[in-house]
Amino acid sequence: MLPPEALSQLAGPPKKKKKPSERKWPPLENAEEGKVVTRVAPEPNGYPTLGHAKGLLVPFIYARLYKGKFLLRFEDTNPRVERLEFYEAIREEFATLLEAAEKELGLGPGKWDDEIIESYHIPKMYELAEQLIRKGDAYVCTCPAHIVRAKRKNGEICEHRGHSIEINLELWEKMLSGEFREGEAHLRLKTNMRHPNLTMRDPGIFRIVEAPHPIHGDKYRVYPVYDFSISVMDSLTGVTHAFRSKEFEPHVEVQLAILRKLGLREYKMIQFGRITVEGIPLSKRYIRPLIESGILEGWNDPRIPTLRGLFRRGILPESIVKFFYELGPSKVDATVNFDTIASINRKILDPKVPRYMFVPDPIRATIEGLDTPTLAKLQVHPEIDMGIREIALEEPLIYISQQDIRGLNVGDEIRLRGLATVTVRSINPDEISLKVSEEQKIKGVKILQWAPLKGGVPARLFIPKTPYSYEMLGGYGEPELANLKNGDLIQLLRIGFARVDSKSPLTLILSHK
RNA sequence: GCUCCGGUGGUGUAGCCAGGCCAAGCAUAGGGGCCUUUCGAGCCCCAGACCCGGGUUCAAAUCCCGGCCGGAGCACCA
Repeated sequence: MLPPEALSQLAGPPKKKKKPSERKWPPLENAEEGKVVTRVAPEPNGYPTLGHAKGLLVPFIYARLYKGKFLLRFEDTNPRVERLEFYEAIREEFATLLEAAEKELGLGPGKWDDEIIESYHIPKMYELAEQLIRKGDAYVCTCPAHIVRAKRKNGEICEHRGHSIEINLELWEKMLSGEFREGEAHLRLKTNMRHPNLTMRDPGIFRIVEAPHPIHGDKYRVYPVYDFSISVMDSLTGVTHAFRSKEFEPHVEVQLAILRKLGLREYKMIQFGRITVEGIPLSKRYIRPLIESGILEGWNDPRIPTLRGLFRRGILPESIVKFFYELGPSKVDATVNFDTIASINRKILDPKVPRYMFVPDPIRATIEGLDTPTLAKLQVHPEIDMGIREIALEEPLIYISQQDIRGLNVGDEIRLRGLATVTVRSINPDEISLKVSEEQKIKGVKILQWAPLKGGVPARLFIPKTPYSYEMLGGYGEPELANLKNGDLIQLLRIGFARVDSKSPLTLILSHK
């Protein structure tokens, strides 16, 4: 929870400097309480990843810190890569995260105040385009791409730049009516072809895309370019502080130029650094081929940092929220280790989830001297009262893990959790023989988990490694595992936290240690 | 190459705008210890950083200049 005085720390210029650790997020420039409007503007071209989570949470947190408004806007002006299912995936994932943010940060309503779909505003953008043409601030260029690129680089002007307003209007009409094919014409803003910032040299603002739009089908063939749509939409929807990752830095100038030429309200544009998770690819560019080639199961594969992949792995939405809250809005590119996220997740999970025993790589063990039938009683949670679970043992036969007997010698003593302290009598390739020790209360003995031979639940544990690899451990769990439901989060004693991914056969995914 | 942005312990950050209370806070990873026949968890302790060089100042992580290093952009994608 953020302390209630957090806002006052941010809002006003505090006369006294606060202790650094208390002063969390840096204040927003020109921000007035109640008047801040921020937005997240995703393109519906894939499943959201951890990178999107930052793009969502940074503006959301600022909007709430200043008791302002927060908008979700779909930036859907490149129909070639956008699909309906992605709009929905983004809504779902973002809603989940914001709900968690409300609980975790206590800053206010955990949802967006308004949703805007940019493509519905294309007619308005056509109007503005025409306005620019009429003022002589934009012209239709029919140079092929490579020529534009070359001229832009050399700071040369092309012949289309000098066309009259009438000719430009006529060509613009032709663009709209379909007389040009994709790539044959585009509308460019007239700025300065010798501007030191290359992106400022007569940037393209509208182009033809001959692909059906996921919402509008073939209704439009001319689409605004990012710089145009984003600046116009931000301005028109009242955004006061627009965040984006820092690769857009050189575009600030272009966008301001567009707004000025249109006479639209300007606003603060703020960049933040991108994040990478130690070696795990975040970009769709990189993930997509892995999915298409079948190496990954899909966009929800627990090995990749898509939000649904992380959720499936057992990373809680509130952990992601907390993680980004602690990370802050820094402009530096951050390489975070998964350990940090795991550590946050563990702290949230630890007091909540039940403990169970799971025996990977099982080997049979007989226990001499154990009175059966017997009932082993174990607490579901070591500190929090979550009740008792009982494991019935009809015969003195159990499974223990081969991993645990490595390094054990005959005569060693071990404790079977909740059952008995035993001495190793013999170790054979397919069976180990144990005997109940005379002295039961011995300090410093290794405590192992076990499962009854009869009634043990076959299960497997999926351990995510890299996007290319994983480990699958087969074994037996205690009988209670049979009662778990899909999505349940548990801790496997001495192994780690895990989430139930599917039943029959019971498959668990290891979240982390 | 050009334009822009940034550099605080191993990693990620706070502090920089408004210089002093910073021999620099937090988290994570690392080392050590404690607890326990209910956690490879938890708790306690330790170690570890202001890129370099000048300047301004009584005082610089903070302001200025130069250098070095890193990132981003240079599309009719966002």
